[in-house]
Amino acid sequence: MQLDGLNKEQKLGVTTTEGPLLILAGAGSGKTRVLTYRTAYLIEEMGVKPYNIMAITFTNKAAKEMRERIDKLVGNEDGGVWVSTFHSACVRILRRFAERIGYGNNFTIYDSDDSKTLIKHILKDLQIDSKRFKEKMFMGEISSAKNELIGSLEYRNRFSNDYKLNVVGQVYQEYEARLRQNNAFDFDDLIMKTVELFKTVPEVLNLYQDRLHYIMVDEYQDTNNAQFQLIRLLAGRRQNLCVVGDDDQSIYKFRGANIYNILNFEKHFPDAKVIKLEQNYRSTQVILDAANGVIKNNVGRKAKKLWTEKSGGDKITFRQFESAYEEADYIAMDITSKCRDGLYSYMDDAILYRTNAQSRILEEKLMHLNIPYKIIGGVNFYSRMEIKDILSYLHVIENVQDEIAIRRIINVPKRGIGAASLEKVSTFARANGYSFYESLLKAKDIPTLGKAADKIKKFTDLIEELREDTKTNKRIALLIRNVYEMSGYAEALRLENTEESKARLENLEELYAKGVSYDEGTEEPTLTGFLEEVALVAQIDDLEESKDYVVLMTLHSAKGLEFPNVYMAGMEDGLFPGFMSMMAGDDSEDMEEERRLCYVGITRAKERLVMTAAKKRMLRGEIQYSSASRFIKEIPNNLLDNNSPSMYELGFAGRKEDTFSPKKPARSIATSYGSSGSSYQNSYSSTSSSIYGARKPSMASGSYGSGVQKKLPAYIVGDKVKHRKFGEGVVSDILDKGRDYEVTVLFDTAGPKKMFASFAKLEKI
DNA sequence: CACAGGTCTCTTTTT
DNA sequence: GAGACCTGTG
Repeated sequence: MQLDGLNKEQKLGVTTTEGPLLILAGAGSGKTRVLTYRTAYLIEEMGVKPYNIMAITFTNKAAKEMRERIDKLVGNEDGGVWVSTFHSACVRILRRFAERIGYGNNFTIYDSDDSKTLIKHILKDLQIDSKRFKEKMFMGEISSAKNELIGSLEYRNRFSNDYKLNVVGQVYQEYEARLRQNNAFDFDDLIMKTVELFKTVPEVLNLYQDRLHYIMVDEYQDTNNAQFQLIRLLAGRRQNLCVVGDDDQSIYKFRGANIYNILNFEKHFPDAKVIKLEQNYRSTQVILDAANGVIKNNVGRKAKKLWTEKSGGDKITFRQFESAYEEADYIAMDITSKCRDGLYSYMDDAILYRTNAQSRILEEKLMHLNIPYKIIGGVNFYSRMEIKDILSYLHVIENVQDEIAIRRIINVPKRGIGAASLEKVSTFARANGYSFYESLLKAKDIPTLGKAADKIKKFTDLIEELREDTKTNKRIALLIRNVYEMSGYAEALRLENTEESKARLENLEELYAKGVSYDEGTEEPTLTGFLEEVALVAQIDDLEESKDYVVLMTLHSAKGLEFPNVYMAGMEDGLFPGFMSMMAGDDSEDMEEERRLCYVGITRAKERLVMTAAKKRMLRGEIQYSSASRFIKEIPNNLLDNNSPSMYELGFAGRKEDTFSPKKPARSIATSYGSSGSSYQNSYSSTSSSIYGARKPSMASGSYGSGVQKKLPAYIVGDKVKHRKFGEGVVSDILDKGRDYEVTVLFDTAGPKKMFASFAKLEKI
């Protein structure tokens, strides 16, 4: 087999097949390459059957990529290598064997919304004041316990003398009981219950140990204890376990990841060999030096230093702005000018930030400049209200024990079944030992219900009919449509007839479309399979790298990706590193994790890295003032280009004047304006403030937006257009007002409105 | 029981 | 600034 394209260490990683192996793979050092070649090597040179190999990743996207690359090398024969995420692998195992630990094989997977709802119900029933103890606290505690494989009974025993944890224990125990009643697993259960299954039913474990001779784990630094135990069990006596990771990229502590899994790998597996991949094939020397400069401030790490043959490179741009608006404006304009000059395409650019909330302003600016973009994260498609509603119907159809799903939809659309009636059903169920759904079926036997019994009957009839339907109809798309049509859900939205309800209807159609593509792309479509896929998608999974758009996402989501031109926005103390980690202290573990996150961000960049900060930004409805991030100061100064850029440099020559010369500067700070001539100053070392300080953000955004060359609208008089707020209307006039076009629209419902073209975001329809 | 309108509370990050 | 939650009214 040809291994010529690999360096010495990579080759070693490929050919060291027996026994435990830790590959410490720095950012961009070609670890996926090693893993795929290693798999091919096992098959072609060692004669291992693909069936006996497993590769585990964290996201479907990573799994899919690896699968494709393996298939390219060795083809996809006899079932092929088992490439899967932790969660899907466990679901697959549990679907086969859940009955062995007292669950039905048709179990539902609860997302965190569902868990939260369940906790809410429990707090109410146990009469725990949810003001004093927050649901989030319970969720966090229970999740950590599960990640540590601590069951509810053990938890209660262990923490019985602490008042708060004692309450948590009670809730945990009840939570477990109800998950079981509902035949549901939460995310953490998927791993924990699989481990439990392996431990309590040895023959199941044997089955998998016999099959899986070689196991590989990607992103090992992000594994939690439950995952560690799972892997250890699977690796069994053979111990042909190859883990790949980078302790410097461990950024999921909040989710239970235990960095000591990778730091102590050699202790856990005494015969382990260690290979370091330190040659970076991604970034320029400048970028790597910056990354090294930052990460070397962490103490708890394995010594390593990335190097590259790509010496030199563009300096890293750092700019601090007066406000988040100006920051966003700069980034958007920079992208425009770079793309216009042909240096980069949109798909080469990524904007990374610490918190999802930062995306909004950036999005606005990109929209204004007509830059195609895609935001990863934020509100998941599948967690939108209408989508969750329809999915809840599907969950009930699949598993009638799912009380959370039933309660969610029993009165959606409105059927006149209120909280009081549900309480009566619930009481009846408890008194007679029925499940919630069984009680609904027996509603007419509940004397206190009165007229509500008929309404409930209609609901159960609907569910029964839909369940009947699934026996003959195997097409998910059709089932989805049946659900929203037969339930009256779509009809209710059509009657509402608002912008919002229309958007929701569109989302239903999108869900239908997802059903269609599932039906088409799956050999044997099942409701179970569809719901599973939906439950386990990650935000990053729907990034399409071949499409020409700028990607916006959190630093967390960006791990594993690379882009020629990267923007890191919001480089401010208090935001990044976050407030909490600053409180925890300079050398706290929290701060080290933030620093690793910064390292991850920097190392995403191949050629060009731009870091920006704002002195002032809105945070939770309050104006927050911050100074530049300490991480900026950790980058060696000679790598930074922090000269004051002019509008000239940005390629907007000639627009400078009308952008930054307001007619009437705000009184109180009038003296400071004009001192710099540009608000794109680098204030890292400067103290001058701009006139924008005293203006309302909305004004500011309106005013410097005009620095953008005005564009002829994409519509003409007489066209039908759509506005986000006002709905649809007809363009009755377009006037050239110098800086922008003023458009008059006669809206169907809102009446005539005048607006500036570049802000109105009118869409031709 | 449904809905409108007012009040309160906010961390990150996500499989 | 947004979303969850509560409360009063019809």
